[in-house]
Amino acid sequence: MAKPRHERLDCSPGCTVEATLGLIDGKWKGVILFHLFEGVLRFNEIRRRLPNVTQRMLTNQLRELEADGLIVRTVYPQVPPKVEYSLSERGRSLEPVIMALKAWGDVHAPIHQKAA
Amino acid sequence: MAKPRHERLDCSPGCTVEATLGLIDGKWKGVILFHLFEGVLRFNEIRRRLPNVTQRMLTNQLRELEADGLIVRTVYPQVPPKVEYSLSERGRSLEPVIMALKAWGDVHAPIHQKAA
DNA sequence: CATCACGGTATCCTTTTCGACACTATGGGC
DNA sequence: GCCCATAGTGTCGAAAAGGATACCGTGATG
Repeated sequence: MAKPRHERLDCSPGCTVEATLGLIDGKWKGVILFHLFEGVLRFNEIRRRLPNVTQRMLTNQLRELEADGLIVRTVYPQVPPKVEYSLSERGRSLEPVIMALKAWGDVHAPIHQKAA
Repeated sequence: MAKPRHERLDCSPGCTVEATLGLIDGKWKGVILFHLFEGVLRFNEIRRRLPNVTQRMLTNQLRELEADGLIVRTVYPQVPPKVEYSLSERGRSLEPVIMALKAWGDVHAPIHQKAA
């Protein structure tokens, strides 16, 4: 979980780029974080926002984000279970980064090789 | 090459985050781009800056970056061969994104769980 | 009594990634 | 004649990522 992508980060100054990338990489983490910027979400609320994610993957990604200290998992000892996910301080500090990614993506829209 | 990480990007507004991520993800792309911001580099110059990358991987990553239109590959028909890699306009436009990644990484340095 | 919703696990299997290694062609240095 | 550097390519195989599916306990609902 949350293993660094490079064991040996002897890759000159630019390695912190990869270090950050390693945290938000992971196929769904970017979007999960993005949605959490809007506010606290429950497990199935996230799931509904990500139609193609499986339960297992979502659990995985959330656990990794938690292990990296980016999100906080709050379990309410109830039945049926209630679990809320929210951003930690560290996670919130990623906002400019995620927004930079989104801003670029919005402009350079590689979605359909720029249709229209 | 340069396949989107999600075939179906029906992941609400946040999907452009993943779209961008999909371009600069890939274990070495971030660092490669970072080094190219400093200037044009030859194949082996990049290789020397990334001590742990194999030839095959470096070639792969460069080809994907090229396919995504982020870098330009210039071959000089000489012997021994000379190939230069430089950023395209599109690639250069990623600078704020890469720098945001680096800035966060520098501050939150997950390198050794924040020693000292 | 059967089913749904909740927030997961566990298992299996396929796909993708990535490192190691060998090989290519040419020209220059020793 | 042999090895070095350049910029790759090809193949192999291990490891990791990721998808499909089934299962868990509980309480409310029908």
